[in-house]
Amino acid sequence: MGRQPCCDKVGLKKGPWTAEEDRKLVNFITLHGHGCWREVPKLAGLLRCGKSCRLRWTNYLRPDLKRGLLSESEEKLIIDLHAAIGNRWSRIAAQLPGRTDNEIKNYWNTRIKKKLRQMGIDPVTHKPLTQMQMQSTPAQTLLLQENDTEQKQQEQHNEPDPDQNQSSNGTVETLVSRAREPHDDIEPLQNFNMEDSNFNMEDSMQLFNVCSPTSGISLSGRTEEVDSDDSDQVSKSFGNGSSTHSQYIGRESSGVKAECGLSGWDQMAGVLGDPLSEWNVDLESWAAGLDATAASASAWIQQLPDCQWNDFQGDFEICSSKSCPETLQRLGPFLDDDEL
DNA sequence: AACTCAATCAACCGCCAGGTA
DNA sequence: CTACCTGGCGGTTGATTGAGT
Repeated sequence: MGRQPCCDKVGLKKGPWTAEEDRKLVNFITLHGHGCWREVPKLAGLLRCGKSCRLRWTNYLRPDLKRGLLSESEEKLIIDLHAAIGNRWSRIAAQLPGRTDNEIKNYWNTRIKKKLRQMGIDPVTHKPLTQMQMQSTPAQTLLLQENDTEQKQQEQHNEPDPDQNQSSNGTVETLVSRAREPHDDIEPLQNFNMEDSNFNMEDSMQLFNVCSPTSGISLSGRTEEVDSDDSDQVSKSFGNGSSTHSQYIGRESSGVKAECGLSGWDQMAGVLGDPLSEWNVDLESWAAGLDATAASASAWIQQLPDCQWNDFQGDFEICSSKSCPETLQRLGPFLDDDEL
């Protein structure tokens, strides 16, 4: 027989946490810290085991958690790290500020795995699936074929976005397009009130597409706000299909806090100077609403020679030419070598 | 409107490693 | 060295939600 479960004591509650339980736990840890987890439920007045309290705090109540969809850069980082170290979710989570191992594990199992298979990549070995098919048993081959059928059916259901840019690996563009679809009908935020705790993610997510269909310059980015009970966040990211630079700004009810959970991609290219610095000085606008962000982005784009900013009801596109040296120089940090 | 099915993700379970008496 | 305790980890489950019919 294995070890007895830690929650087998009569009277200890299991299952989903109530708002009241959350409040008790948050209040206690805020005031006293968690110390010994076994003592936490007793001292906080909770009928839970310490382990349950620890998981609830770690995976859901911690104030430094990010919420919402993972960004393109985060997803790419997860894929890269998984290829390097496998299912070591806590190690992977350590590289993604504000994300939990549980969240990443779920995201991997429900989305990335599927997506890699659709791209013909085995999510376990990160090698092309055709190789696996050649090496697999008849039963495994049958399974893979069934997966292919499912993929085709899914692809038929997912109508491609006509505006979608094709890139060599498609990672960022695909993600941006996916994120766009459910939000095409979103009205731009008007009179956004930072103190208003009722704003929601659906109402506040908008995207930026920065691309040039004729020149080959392809930039994409998005901004999103994520609502949670205790903290709100604004994040922004820009990518060129192979690397993405992201930054988020944590916001508390008391005001704006530039928390900046940065992934390694930012530092890699050192792009926090120009042009993002011009956005950084506008943190208040970022946090106050995406209209301001859009205006800021629009202003920056339009000051570039030979650039045009097009507004498509919340989604944006920039048309530019590769023939202008200054534009190339300023967009350079976001471009692959072969695009320059 | 009712039903089915798939997707999502919070929560649980059992195991392991490290620390300590 | 051993036993025990605790925190952490990865795999899995099951309730909920949304899409499709």
